[in-house]
Amino acid sequence: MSTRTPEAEPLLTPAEVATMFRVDPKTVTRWAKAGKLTSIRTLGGHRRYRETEVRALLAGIPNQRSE
Amino acid sequence: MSTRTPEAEPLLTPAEVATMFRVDPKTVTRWAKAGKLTSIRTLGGHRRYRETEVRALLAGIPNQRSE
DNA sequence: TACCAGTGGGGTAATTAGGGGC
DNA sequence: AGTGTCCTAATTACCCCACTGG
Repeated sequence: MSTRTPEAEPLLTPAEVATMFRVDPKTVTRWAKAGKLTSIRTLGGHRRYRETEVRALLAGIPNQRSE
Repeated sequence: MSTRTPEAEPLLTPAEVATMFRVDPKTVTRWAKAGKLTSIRTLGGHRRYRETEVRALLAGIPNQRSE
């Protein structure tokens, strides 16, 4: 087995996102609730975040907000 | 094209499903035990999962379980 | 037959969700 | 309005060893 890679996009755990932003994991959860961050849920209810989105936000790309 | 393809449904290994959800393979096993995920067993007892179901779950479609 | 990464099974520690209050 | 902290319950991660898949 080797060429079996079912298109999986890289995801991050709440703790990883929190570390990258230097905030509390709870704050990341609030961002997700507020719709500022896309969240994907595990079957147990835990959140996972898109790495590409997080890095784009970290890079200074504003969150489509012009006012 | 192939002339004879015996109802081959794409299946995923626990490790593949775990990668897609960014969880531990053991966690996928717990989902199967809890009935949150359809599991197909090999003759040796190892689990395999339906790729279509996994993708649907990742996309946010709730599990269609009776009620 | 043997090899070996992956898996199943248990147990136990670490994260996370959620609400509440500062 | 936004963040950090405290709390409990639920979920997940990491540890072991034995067996399966190819």
